[in-house]
Amino acid sequence: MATKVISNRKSEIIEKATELFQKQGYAATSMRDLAGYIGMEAASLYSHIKSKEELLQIICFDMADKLFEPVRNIASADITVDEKLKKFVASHVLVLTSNTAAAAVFFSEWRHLSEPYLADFLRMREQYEGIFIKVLIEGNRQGVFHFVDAKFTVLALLSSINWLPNWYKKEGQLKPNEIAENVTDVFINGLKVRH
Amino acid sequence: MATKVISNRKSEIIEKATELFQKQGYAATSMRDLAGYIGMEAASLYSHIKSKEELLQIICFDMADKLFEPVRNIASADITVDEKLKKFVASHVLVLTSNTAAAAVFFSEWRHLSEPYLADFLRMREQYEGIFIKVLIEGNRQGVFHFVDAKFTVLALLSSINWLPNWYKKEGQLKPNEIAENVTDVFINGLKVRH
DNA sequence: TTTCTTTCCTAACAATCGTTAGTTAGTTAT
DNA sequence: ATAACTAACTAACGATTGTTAGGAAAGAAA
Repeated sequence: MATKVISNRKSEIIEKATELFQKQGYAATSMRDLAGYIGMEAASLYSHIKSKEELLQIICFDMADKLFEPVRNIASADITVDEKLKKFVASHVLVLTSNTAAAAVFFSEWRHLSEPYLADFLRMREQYEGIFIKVLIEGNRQGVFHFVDAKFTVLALLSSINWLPNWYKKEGQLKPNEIAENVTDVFINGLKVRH
Repeated sequence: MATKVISNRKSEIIEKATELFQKQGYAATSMRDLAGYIGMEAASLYSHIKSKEELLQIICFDMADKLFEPVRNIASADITVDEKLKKFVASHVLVLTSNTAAAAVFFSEWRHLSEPYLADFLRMREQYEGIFIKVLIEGNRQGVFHFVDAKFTVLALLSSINWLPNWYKKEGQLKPNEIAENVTDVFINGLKVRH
């Protein structure tokens, strides 16, 4: 198989790095911070990883994969456009809430990736948004959705969800599927009460 | 007067710092980066500022003031709740688009503030959200708005706008008031076409 | 003219940065 | 038992970090 096996110790390092990168930011987190947080010396980290940036790469692209796969499947499913949109949102919310630290790093630290990773990342993000845009435009064509600018609307939708990792708590009262329902309800039905 | 006069040179330093903090992040921007970008030596910056963090403090709290003032006025105006919400959004969008670099720094670099500035910042942000929440709850009481969780809805609304500094271009086709209209339209009326 | 202020400079400071080298102890495979 | 591998260590590397000290040049104020 082509997938790389990641040892337990490496997984732990990635996990702890994710926490610190979220709390302090990538640039403001030193390898000594990370090592101390795990309980080892900074130099020892290099028995498991190639560089500090490798950690960021793994976090970002792993999250990208997790977001992408279900959305691709939904996009090719034979369901109505508003069902598609609902499933998109539900999938997006589910992935973000299942690992909020990694999601937060994914959304706010990607710019510290060096080339060619940065370009790859941006291309993937554009593709992801493109899948949403396509469904919105199709919905508009069918007379189901109305909006002014599809790209603008998708950005508004996604960014309202993408803030989620910054406040979502697993112990909170809102469960992932409830959050997804609330988001889709607001975006599809709006705030105004119909009479 | 109590307001501090900021010299032209200092203003320029703040402006350039804002640009770099947005592009590279606060922690990843060195004083030598900033000085070089302006055309001087790093040590010379300290003739104008006290520290690197002072730059971040000025950027963040200046933006906070600009966001706060109009919203306070709107909140105390004698208009309907949906008019209030529309004006909130319009004001918020206008401030963000008038200085996207500062807005971007405001939203993503505030965590590098040290105490007591960090606590002040978070308190102000909570107050700001509180103003929005109050209007939503009042709208719900009047039977004008419907939603599940007021705080959740406000966070969704604000964060969909707060992503704006990352893509808005002054030369783009969408003008600030059009953006505000689109946002309020989506949030108030929803995407679904009514039959 | 002298003094003060502003704005920049060079040089340097201690601290911290990511990372490498070389080594050691413990475990696993042959 | 020997060899190989794993995971950690100490020590140190050159580079970069934010910042300070002290001074030079220029103009304004006295």
